[in-house]
Amino acid sequence: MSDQNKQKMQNLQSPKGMHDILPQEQAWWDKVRKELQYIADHYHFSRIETTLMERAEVFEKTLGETTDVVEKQMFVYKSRSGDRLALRPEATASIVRSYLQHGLAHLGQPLKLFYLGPMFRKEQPQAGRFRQFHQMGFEIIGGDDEPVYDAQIILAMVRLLERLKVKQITVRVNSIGCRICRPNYRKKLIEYYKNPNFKLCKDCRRRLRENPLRLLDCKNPTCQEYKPAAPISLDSLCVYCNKHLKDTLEFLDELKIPYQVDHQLVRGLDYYSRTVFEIFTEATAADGTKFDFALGGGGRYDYLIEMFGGRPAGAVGGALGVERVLEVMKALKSGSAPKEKATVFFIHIGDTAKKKSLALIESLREAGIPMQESLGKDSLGAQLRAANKEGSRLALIFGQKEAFEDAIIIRDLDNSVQETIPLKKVVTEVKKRLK
RNA sequence: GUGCCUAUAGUUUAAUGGUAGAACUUCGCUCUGUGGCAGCGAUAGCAUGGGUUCGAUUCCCAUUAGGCACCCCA
Repeated sequence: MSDQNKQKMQNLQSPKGMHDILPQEQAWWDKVRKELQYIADHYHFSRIETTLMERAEVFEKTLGETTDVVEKQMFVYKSRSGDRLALRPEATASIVRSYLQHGLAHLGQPLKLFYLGPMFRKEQPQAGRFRQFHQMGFEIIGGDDEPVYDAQIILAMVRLLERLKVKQITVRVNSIGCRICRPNYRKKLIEYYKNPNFKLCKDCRRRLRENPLRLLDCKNPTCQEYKPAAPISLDSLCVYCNKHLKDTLEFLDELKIPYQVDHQLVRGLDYYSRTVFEIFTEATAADGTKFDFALGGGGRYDYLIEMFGGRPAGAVGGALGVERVLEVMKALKSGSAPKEKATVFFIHIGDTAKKKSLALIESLREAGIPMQESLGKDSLGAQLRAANKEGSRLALIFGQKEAFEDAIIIRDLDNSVQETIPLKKVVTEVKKRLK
C-alpha cells in the first residue's frame, strides 16, 4: 500500500465509538428485531420512526439543561441559517415531539408506541458504551397516569429479554415523586448533605448545587458512608405518589416479575416523575463475566408533554440498549444466531448448460425459491465446495445431458443422495424437500 | 473531559536496531460429471506523523483508534 493510500485509509476509519454492523453480525440483529416485532404485535405497540436529528431545544428543554447528556454529550450541528440541530441522544423526547406535532392523540388514548434505532452521545467509549448505539423501547402516551401502564412497559421489556434468552432478569424500581413532593425530598437531601461534618468529594459538592438526587449515586467511599442514613424518597412521597408506587408494584407482583425496590435509584433526565426503573441481569457468563451495566431503564414522564406546550397527559416508557443486550446474549451463548435459511444451490456443468442457467435460476426464483449460484465458476468441484461452504441444503445440478433431456439432478447435500427429475417437476420437488 | 494499558495481513499471533514468520480465512490448482478431507500454490501486514540513528516495525514524542476505569448512562 502506498503512503498516500495509507493516509486515505486512516481518514476512512469509522469515527470514534461508532461501529459498522457487518454481515456476520446481522443474524443476531435479525433475532432482536424479530422478537421485538413479536412483542410489539402481541402487546399491541405500533412502530414509530422519528428523525435522527432534532432542533437542539427539543432535548435541552426536556432532558434538562444541566444534565450530562445535554451539557456535554450531544452532537450539535449549526446550520448556516443559525439553526442548531442535534443528533438524538435518546428517543422519548423525539417521540413526544412527533406525537404533538401530528396530533397522534387522535389515534386513541393511550397510544402505545415502540421503536428501534440509533442514538448518539459524545462520551468516552467503554464496555457496553458507544457513541452511536441502538435503543429499542416502548412508550405509552396520553391518557391517565394509571400505574397499570407503568407495569405494562416493564412487562413488555422483561418479556422481550426473556424471549432473547437473557436469564436472571431483575428490575429495580423507585418513585422519585411528583412536582409536589419531589421538591420536599430534594430539600431533605440537601439539608442532610449540608452537614458541615461531611467531607464530600468535589463532584458531590457540585451535585449538591445542581442535581442533589445524584448524590446517592456517588461511588466515592467517603461519600458512600453517608448514603445509608440519607433520607429516602419513600418517606417524602405524597399520598398520591405513594399509592401510585404501591399499585405499580402490586401489578408486578401479580405478573411475578422479579423486582427490588431501590429507594436510592434516581435517573439522570429531568423529565421523569414518579416511577423510575432499571433492568439488570444477574446472569454469569461461562467465563465468569458479570454484567454490571443496566440493560435498560425508563420511567414515567407525566410533565414532558406540558414542557412542549401540549395539554397535560400521563406517559411512561422505557428503553433497552441493543448492544448491551446483544453482548449478554452472546456471552450466555443463548438464543444462538438463527439458522441460515435453507437455500438451494444451482450448479452448472458445461457451456451449453451455463447459457441456459441464468434464465432457469430466474424462473425458480420467480416460483418463490431462494437461489444461490456460483455461475462465475465452471469447475463442478469448486461449485460444490461453494455450496457446502454456504451451508446449502439442496443442490440442483444442470449439465449437458440434463439440458438435452429437459431434466435436472436434485442432490441432498447432507446425505449426498441425488436423483434426476424432469425439469417440469423441479419447483414442486424442491418445495417439498425444503419443508 | 480525566487516568491507566494497547496497536504487526481480513482475524489470531511470532520474531527483530539491518524492513517480517506462522495459523485460520480468502482465491487458484490437483478436480468441466460430484462437496466436506488432503496436497501444492497465490493474495495480503509493521495505524499516522515527527524525532534519535549510518539505518527504526523495534527506542522516544505527538496524533488517531481500540480496551478498561472514573464521570455519566442504554
